[in-house]
Amino acid sequence: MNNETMCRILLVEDDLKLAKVVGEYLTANNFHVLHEPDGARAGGRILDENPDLVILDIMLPGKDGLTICREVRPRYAGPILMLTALGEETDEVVGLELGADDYLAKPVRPRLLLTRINALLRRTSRLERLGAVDEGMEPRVNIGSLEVDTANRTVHLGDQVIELTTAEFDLLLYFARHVGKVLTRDQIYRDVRGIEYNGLDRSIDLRIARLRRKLGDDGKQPQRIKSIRGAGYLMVEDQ
Amino acid sequence: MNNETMCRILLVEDDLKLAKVVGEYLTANNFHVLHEPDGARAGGRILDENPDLVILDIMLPGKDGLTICREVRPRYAGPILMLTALGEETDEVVGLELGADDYLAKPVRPRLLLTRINALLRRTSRLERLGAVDEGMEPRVNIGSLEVDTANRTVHLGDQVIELTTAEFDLLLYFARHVGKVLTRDQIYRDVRGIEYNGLDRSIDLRIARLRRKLGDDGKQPQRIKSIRGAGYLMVEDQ
DNA sequence: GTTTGTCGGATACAAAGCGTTACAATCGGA
DNA sequence: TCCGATTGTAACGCTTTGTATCCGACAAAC
Repeated sequence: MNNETMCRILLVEDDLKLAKVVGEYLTANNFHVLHEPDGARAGGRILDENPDLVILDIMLPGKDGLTICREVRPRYAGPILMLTALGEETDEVVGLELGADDYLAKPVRPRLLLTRINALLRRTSRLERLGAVDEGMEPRVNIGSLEVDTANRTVHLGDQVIELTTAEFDLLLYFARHVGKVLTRDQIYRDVRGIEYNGLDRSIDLRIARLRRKLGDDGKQPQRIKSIRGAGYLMVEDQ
Repeated sequence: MNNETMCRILLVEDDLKLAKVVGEYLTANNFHVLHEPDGARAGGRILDENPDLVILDIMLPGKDGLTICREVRPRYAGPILMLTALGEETDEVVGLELGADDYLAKPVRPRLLLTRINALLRRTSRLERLGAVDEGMEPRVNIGSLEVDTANRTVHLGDQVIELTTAEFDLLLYFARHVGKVLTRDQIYRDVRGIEYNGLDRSIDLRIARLRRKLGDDGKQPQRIKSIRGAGYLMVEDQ
């Protein structure tokens, strides 16, 4: 991620005072900070917002950070930075095993946090996340007769292989990971192209059209990627 | 939901004193609060009003909150926030399993409640509810020979496929989920278009006409979607 | 029974959304 | 640096959707 759009960080932290301090510091350093105090909702929030990075407190009401990390990993490819109170050293190992990318002990030192964040973002650029063989992410996504394999970036429809270009594959993978959800252009531009949607651009529509053609989907009566007029697009499970 | 219309919250709570406090607090915070003290009537009320959010007390005379939640889930897609007295911890798990989206222990702290409500509303916009694979919602609705499949947004009449546009499908799904109920224009505009009915607009009448035509329903003698003069429209079960 | 106002169906038209094609810019490998 | 493949831009036209209008049906009042 870079200057195209501001980096979006989701901070999962129940300690509101701490969250405020951290949030303000990161905002001052040109990040767009989202805050979620409730562990029970954190998982959904991560998947919905698809932030560039997640800061995840381990001790949370509702649901603890380790559980969230494990649950969310198969469907969220971005970096997760765990926060833990002193004396929970052992959690570090567990956390990293469950898919966290880094680990920081409380009390939080804002400067140190910022350093770690930048390191993580450098390591895992958006490009890499689309790339996909991130540990923990499910390597294959099935939507009816369609199979998307992230490991070697291949797509099968039934028994035949579909040749997709880079952009087409990225788009398809994004839809495949959000089957049954209406995806707005704002979301698609943000998550797939990494730029802000300006309300006029049509490039994604064109990508969709090309993708549909290769998937044998008619633009007039699509069976896989439906157009939701005025809203966006929706991938459905066929047959 | 957003600035188009004020957010409508249905509060199911038999403790009138509590209901009054909560209701006034939410009203002051720019919500439109509906109140239902009777558990036995709560289910019907939820389906009729189709509020943007339901606050559901677990301990209720008539019928308990868990039962209501389970019964209503397949036909109500909005967020449900459960309230429970202290010491009923175990209910949390059960509640979430039955389709509640969040859970709050009594005594109710208005500020906290407000925070939770806003979080839930952010998560579950009207757009998302169009999406379809919401957990707990029934994926298919049958009305006699008519079958509406929300998972892939298809409609079958007998053995033939009916091609509907986005708007037509949304409208049909809404009627299908409220078979046998007279739906006023106020309700339809609010729930399907997400705007307030101004008393003059005729766009829904036109949508109905187009839908009827595709369903093979004559506008003069409709067999599926009846016009209720002075009130609204009514979908009936077959012939 | 006639009149009058209201409601809802039907048609025509206009605006907006989206699919499609052609072409230009860009990328990536010889 | 060149060339083909990929990706985005521009333009066009069809489809969808809403607005305006007209007209017939129904209901209440006379």
